[in-house]
Amino acid sequence: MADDKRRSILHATLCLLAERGLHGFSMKQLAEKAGVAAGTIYLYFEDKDDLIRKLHEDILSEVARRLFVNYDASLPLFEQYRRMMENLWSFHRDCPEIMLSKAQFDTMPPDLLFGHQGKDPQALLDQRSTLLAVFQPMLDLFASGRELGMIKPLGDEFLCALCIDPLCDLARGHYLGIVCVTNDDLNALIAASWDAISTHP
Amino acid sequence: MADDKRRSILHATLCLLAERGLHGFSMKQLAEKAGVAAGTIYLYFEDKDDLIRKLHEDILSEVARRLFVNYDASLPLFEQYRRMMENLWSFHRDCPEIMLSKAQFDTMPPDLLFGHQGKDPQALLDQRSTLLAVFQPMLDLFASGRELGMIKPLGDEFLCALCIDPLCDLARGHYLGIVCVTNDDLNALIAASWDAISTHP
DNA sequence: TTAAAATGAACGATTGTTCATTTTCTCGGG
DNA sequence: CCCGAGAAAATGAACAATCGTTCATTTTAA
Repeated sequence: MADDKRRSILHATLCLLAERGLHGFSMKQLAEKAGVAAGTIYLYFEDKDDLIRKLHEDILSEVARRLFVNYDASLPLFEQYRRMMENLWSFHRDCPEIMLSKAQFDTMPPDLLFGHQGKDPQALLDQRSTLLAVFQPMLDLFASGRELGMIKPLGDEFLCALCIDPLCDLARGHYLGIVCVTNDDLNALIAASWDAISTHP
Repeated sequence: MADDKRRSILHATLCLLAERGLHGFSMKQLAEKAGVAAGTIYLYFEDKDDLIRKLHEDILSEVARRLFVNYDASLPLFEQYRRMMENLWSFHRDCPEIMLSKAQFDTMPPDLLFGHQGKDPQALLDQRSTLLAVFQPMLDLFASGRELGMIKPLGDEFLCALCIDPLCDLARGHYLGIVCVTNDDLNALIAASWDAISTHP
């Protein structure tokens, strides 16, 4: 099967990225880890940059899929929020390679992620907004929360930063053995980040 | 002067790291940007890894220095907190290269940052705690806040993640033109992250 | 038998690093 | 004050290794 090989290359890319980092990543090592010849990679991807970019898109849609797996817009807002955060946590537990790779993507100079030929800043914003579109249910949650006066009148980027960043950071720390996060800790963390984005009676 | 050259190499490393990322960073380019010959770098640093590591230490102590520039333990806790967050923000505004590089350090596989020879996990923890020691005033703030019942009984890593990560992330977004953060936004952000870490009456 | 998929040796470019050579600095005696 | 000998600092051509990529060839599938 053709798509199998494509996926195994992407998966090997993910693992190599997580353990060696974006530097220290080479096509030769990738070929070996994926169990294919060096030339085979170029049957499925234009070049190294294209491969990295495709993996990034793959990761984003996978994160979104897992974030909203039990999404129910009719639930109370905090319950919706709690579910998303728990999904994000268990996703990080299940797929640490994705988490480690995604963190590298998020902090790399942006002209390396998007086609670095286009200096047009508007194109960068467009590309970013389409990438962000997969997180629509969370943006919907924010929007209705603001309308109800339950969530602070801050922009989506602010709210995302306040609730997603800390959890991702601690998930990475937990995986690396730097900090231990118990179930109670996780609940307290979710409550704390809810305090950050919600208004108070 | 000898130390001048060392510093100019470190500074060029910082700039190159911020604009090209850790991959796409080469000693040849560094030599050109620093205005020295390739061999000169090896008079001041063992090798590439040593150079990167030294820059990381440099960055951390510089961040700490700026964070606590107007530190006053006698001030009310929130005022202390507000000052630190504002310092962090203005530091990011003044030195975007440091911010961009630090984010890459924070998300890279840890065995690349520390000497990758020692697989000993205890050594990793030790090294991390000494690196974290430069942030002692912030840890002190947390400790006294917890004692007074003003700050949630969470570990230092949790509190740091809740207040520092969002601000750094948004500072990066602001610098890259992805999101605009006004003065009012900054105040709201500081208040929101304080809500995350503080207890409520 | 033909077409499609996969291979891996080979390519030129670039990598991190070295070291014989050159330049710059230091300083005591004429 | 100048000189030049000796030390220290800086150089950049050259090294082996590895990089990303190609393509003539072989293997697999239809």
